[in-house]
Amino acid sequence: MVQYRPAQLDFSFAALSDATRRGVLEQLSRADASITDLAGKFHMTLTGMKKHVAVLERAALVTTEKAGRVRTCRLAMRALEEEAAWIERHRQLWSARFDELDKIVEHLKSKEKPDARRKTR
Amino acid sequence: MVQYRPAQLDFSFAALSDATRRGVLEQLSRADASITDLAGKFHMTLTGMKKHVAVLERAALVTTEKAGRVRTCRLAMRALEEEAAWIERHRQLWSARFDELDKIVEHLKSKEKPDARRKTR
DNA sequence: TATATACTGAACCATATGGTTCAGTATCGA
DNA sequence: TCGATACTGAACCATATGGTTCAGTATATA
Repeated sequence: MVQYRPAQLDFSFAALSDATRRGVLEQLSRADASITDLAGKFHMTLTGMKKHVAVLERAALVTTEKAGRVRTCRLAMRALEEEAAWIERHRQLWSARFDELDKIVEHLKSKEKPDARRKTR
Repeated sequence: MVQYRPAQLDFSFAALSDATRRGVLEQLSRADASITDLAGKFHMTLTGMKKHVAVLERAALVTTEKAGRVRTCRLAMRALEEEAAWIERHRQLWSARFDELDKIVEHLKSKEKPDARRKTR
C-alpha cells in the first residue's frame, strides 16, 4: 500500500541532504525525543528544529505525537526502505554497466598487447 | 582515498532529490550521453540540463569530458557507494531499535492477555 | 571561408530552504 | 491561580534551486 509517487523520493532524499536532519535521525534511532531535546542537542531554536522535524515528517521518515505540552518525535517504521530500494536497484544496473566496460577494456588491452608502448595517453 | 567530508553526503542526497536528475542517472546507466542528448530527452534547454549535470558532478555521481564541441557525460565509477553505506548502516540501527520495541510490545501484550479488551485505542 | 552545431556564461525570475525573532497559546506544577 | 515550560505561527532574511532567455565562443562541415 506504499504510495510510489515520484515526489516521495524527492522528499526523502531532500530530507537526507542536510547534516542536521541526518543527525536527528541518528539521535532518534537511539531514543525518542521532544522538539526541545533535539533543539538543545543541535544548538538551534525550537522553531528552527520544528522546521527540520516537519521536513522529516513530510518525507515519512519520522512521526510525531503531541501529549500535553510535549511533542514526541520517533522514527517511522517504514523509514528508508524505499530509498534503499532505489539505490540498490541502481547500484546493480550500474555495476552491470561497469562490468561491460571492464570487458571492453580487457578486450582493448588484449588487442594492444602485441605491439604495446604505442600511445600512453 | 575517498574524502568523507560530511558535505559529500549533503551533495549526493541533494542531487538525488530531483526526479530529472534521477532520470539522467538512469539514462546514463544505459549509455553515455551529451548535454544535447539529455536536454532533448528531458525537454529542457541546454543551459538547464547543464546545471543538472553540474549538480551531479558536484555530487561525484557523474563525470564529464569535452571532446571538440561535445561534452560527454558518464556515470562515475564510485557512484552511490557512500550513499548506500549510509542508508544500510541506518537501516540496521533502526531495525535493531524496532526489534526492541517489538519485544516491549510483546511484553505488554502478554501482561494484558489476562484481562484483554480493556482499551481498544 | 561561411554556416550550423554544441556548448558556455551572465542575468533574470519565482519559489524553496535554513535559519532567526517575536508574539502568542496551551499545559504543567507549586 | 500564577509562573514557567513547550510548543506554534507569522514575519523576515540571505542564499540556493530550477528554470528561462540572450549573447557569446569554439568546432565541424559543406
